[in-house]
Amino acid sequence: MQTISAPRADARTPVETPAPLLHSIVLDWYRENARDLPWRTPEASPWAVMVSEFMLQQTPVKRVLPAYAAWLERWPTPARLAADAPGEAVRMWGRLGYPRRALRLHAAATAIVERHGGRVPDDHAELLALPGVGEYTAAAVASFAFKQRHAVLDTNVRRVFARAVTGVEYPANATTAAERRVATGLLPAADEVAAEWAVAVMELGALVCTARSPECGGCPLRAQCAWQRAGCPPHQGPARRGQSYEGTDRQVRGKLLAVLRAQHGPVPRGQLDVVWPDDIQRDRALDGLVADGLVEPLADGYFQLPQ
DNA sequence: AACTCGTGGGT
DNA sequence: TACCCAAGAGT
Repeated sequence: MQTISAPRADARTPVETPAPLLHSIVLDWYRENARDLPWRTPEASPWAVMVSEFMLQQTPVKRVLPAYAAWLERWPTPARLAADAPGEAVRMWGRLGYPRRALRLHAAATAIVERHGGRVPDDHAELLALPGVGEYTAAAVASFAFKQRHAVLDTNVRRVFARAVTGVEYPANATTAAERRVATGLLPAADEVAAEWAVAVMELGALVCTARSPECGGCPLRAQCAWQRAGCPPHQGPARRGQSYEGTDRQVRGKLLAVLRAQHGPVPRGQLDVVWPDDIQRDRALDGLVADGLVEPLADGYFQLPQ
């Protein structure tokens, strides 16, 4: 039986919690404390779940909520999005950040229409083959939208397992094979239970077992948590590389794209030149946007969102 | 495997 | 105030 275990000085008394007990603890907690999120309602279509997952890649729930509602109002199906220009997706993306996600979501909608008759596929491999869908998103859509049994390893789940199972404060920078083994080993046998377990562990990480200041006092796993039993040792090793932003190409790209989003139709270069004083860096950023397909160059020094 | 890619809120 | 961090993906 899969168990949760913590290192103990006395090897004769290992601390192990049977997986079924863990499941009931976390599922009971979830049923009491889950947030009411629109993509979790029974009415949420697989497409709605997919839209939420794209938006939630590196963007907090609070900022996704209004964008999610507006997006689905305008494009309730993949076919409706695919019928519009990719630039409209970039415009609707607004200030969610990482606008390439908007482009990829549009490309995914197009692929869904072309390859799957306009319906979001329920097969994990077919999901994974869609633009912008990686290991996490494929598992998330298969689990949340189709109630399948998959290890869903996002930053929240990885942190919960790092602490509760492995006994360290933070997981490694990239997902490891060991983490996949832990997650798979703890997966409940039944599909629907596994799907609820996945969202429940994620919610625990989002609300209680948070990165900065976890509320261990209110954690249902406190008695079983390996990190807690080890005395909450602080993270060892190099800190995660800070993502500096001020003065980077990313900031310039953001400013350029903001001008293009606000404008309907072609924008003369002069309107872009004013957002950043350094010609070299501004040109590099604009070239990058064009290379990424986020901006279309026109004749006579005009630019627009991709048509 | 390390790096890039936005934006805003929490501490 | 300066960080840190957020349901990652692609290269």
